[in-house]
Amino acid sequence: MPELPEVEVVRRGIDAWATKRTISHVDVLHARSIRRCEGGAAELRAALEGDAFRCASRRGKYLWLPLTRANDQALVVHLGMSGQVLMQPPREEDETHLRVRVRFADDDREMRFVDQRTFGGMHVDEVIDGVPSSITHIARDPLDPDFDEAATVRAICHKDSEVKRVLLDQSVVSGIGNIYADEALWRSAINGRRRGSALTSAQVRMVVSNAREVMLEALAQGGTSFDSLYVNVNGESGYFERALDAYGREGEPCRRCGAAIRREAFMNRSSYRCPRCQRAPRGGAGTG
DNA sequence: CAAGAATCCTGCCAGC
DNA sequence: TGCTGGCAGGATTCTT
Repeated sequence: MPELPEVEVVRRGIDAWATKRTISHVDVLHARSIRRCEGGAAELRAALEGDAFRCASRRGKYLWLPLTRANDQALVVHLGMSGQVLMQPPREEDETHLRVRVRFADDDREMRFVDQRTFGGMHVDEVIDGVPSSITHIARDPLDPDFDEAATVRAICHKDSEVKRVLLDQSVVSGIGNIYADEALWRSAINGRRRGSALTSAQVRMVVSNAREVMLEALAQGGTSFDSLYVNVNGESGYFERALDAYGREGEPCRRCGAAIRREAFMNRSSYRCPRCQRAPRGGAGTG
């Protein structure tokens, strides 16, 4: 569920609450939430305790918190499907799915990683040229000041793959998930099953531009939320759901032409589109 | 090498 | 009532 806007909301919360405080203690309550650390929880604890987070950075759906003393190390966090980062008063009761707790010396608030489905996780990693080495394969996202839109459009146009699949490929462009991919395609009146190589560069440019726009609008609303699963660091939900034009609107009228929005299976998940505005490619071959 | 499928995980809900 | 199957889906790993 958390895509770029939701992760950015969380990043801002962490940046405001969890930086420049000495880390006093780290509790790992679920081993699966620690990824890519050979030494597991012990390694994570050793790296963090006594140090402090300098700031909170983000690329796509990945967050990382560079350390102050160990200048080239950072805590990398991915929320996965159901991850939350909450800044809680220490006396607050543990959440059912609390996985990692980071306590600070001032004991004002503690940082809690809560994750129902454990698709998310964290690890400590070396930062090289400003990015953790484990996420160098993640492309820049459309909100990155150095995002190269022209290069991204060229890359998508050269893909012999359905354009929605390409939008979800974080090595091509990052931050876009199932919700914002459907929204960007609806705004562009393009069917996600059409192949990147079958679209004009103007069409692809429109899709990329719309993805950026819809994510900026969602960010301004505090993100999208369907239930209590996605919340900011204070446990509050965003308001963008009501602004969605396609995602989750099966059977409801298209806001552009009135046709009933259709839900289809795609890549083991659901896609929503307008059957009139976003016509299917001929024969599913994607050449139309 | 690229594209696409399988996999991980738990809670919830419809249907029987 | 209680079980089962389907669904939610991001990123990695495996297969074609």
